[in-house]
Amino acid sequence: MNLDLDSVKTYHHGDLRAALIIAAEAVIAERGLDRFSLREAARRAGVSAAAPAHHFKDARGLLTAVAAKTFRAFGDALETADRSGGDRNGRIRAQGAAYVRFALAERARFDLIWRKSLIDENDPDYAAAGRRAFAILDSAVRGPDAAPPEAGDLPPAPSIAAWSMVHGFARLALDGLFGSEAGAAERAADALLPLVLDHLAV
Amino acid sequence: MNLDLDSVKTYHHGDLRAALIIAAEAVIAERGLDRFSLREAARRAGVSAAAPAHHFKDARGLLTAVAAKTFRAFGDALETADRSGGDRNGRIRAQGAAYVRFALAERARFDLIWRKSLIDENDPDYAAAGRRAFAILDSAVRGPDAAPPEAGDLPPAPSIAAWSMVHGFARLALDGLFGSEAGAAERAADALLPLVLDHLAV
DNA sequence: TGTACATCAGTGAACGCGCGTTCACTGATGTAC
DNA sequence: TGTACATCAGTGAACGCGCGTTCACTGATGTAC
Repeated sequence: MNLDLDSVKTYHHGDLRAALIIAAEAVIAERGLDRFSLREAARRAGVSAAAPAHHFKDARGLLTAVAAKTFRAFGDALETADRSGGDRNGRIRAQGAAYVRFALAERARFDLIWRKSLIDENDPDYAAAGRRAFAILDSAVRGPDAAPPEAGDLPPAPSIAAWSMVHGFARLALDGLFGSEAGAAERAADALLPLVLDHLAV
Repeated sequence: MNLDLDSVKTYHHGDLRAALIIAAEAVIAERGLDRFSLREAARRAGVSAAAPAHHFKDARGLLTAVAAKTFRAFGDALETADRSGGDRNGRIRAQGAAYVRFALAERARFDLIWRKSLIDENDPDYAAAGRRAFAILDSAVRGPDAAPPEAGDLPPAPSIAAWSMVHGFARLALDGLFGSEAGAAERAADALLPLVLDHLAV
């Protein structure tokens, strides 16, 4: 496991799979999701362009792994916020704030988890991490004892309403509705999101 | 103006600018926004790869023109819905439904108007069309006599709440939260959106 | 403990691809006189 | 009305680019005996 920067250069990397995921995250954070390239990720991991093929089927496979990891981190952020929230209303608000904060702090990765054209949405890790994130919000909205939605059922409206509002708010902020200068989205989100959530009735 | 298909092939096109916009719309609708190419749009317009340069600065210029046109059509759809809505609540609901319907019917173009990395967001046509679309929803929510938001002011929370909810719902539907089979998003939207909007308090 | 050998995880070169853009050009159009 | 000529809107070839992936290969590792 040679993940530290001082590690001796050897022919075998140690944990190239994890290193490529980290490199890919850096590439999309710096260049934007649209300008990801597998070669660039390999370059940053200090490895030839052919090396990733030993760990991921193709470029989509690497991005799918990044998306799954991101969805897990996203779920963790919601869960942590949930525990700090207090009563039901407080938990919903805390999760909403965490949702938007994550989106703004991890723009490229947040973009990625929704960009189905770049990932394999049927990947079990990715799909499970997505379901879990939704379940955390759903449980705060409908209570921990509510039956989880069955496949084929209509999803529960109150949870979808809450999810839609924070998701839409995050997207609008990311897409520059509140200004595209540095920090504008964050400042607007801090001031505006609490007021916006006043209009959510669940 | 040789836009009809039977038009005689001449050296000069007639209205290549408009034809390129239509061709670009077809390219993104069929291949997806991520796989747009200027050469392909030129091909579909029946013209050499160098021809677009006489009408658009570059590929981004063409996509910006498509985005501006789309935002105008989007505003038109909101306006039409608004007029059919009846009372204030009805108008907000009608606009919400039109919003989601437009997003689902015009997926690639709807994606485009928010994909700032592909367009010039400072283009005056694009910016004006975006402001107008927001003003239509804002006017239904806050009333036609409300002062338009000043630059520097915080945007009005009730309108942003409504916009966020429908925008988020549309995005989640587009991104497959309700299933990615053909028609799944549309069916879920029809059944679910009215229930979701019951949780909007403005 | 030592050794043969299979397997694993890299390399580096090469492939073909489609792209955006530029260039010198030419055909068509429209205008001044 | 006719003509010279400037301007406009195309062409087609070429440029360089970075990409994803494949290939035969080799160095390193780990395991069976």
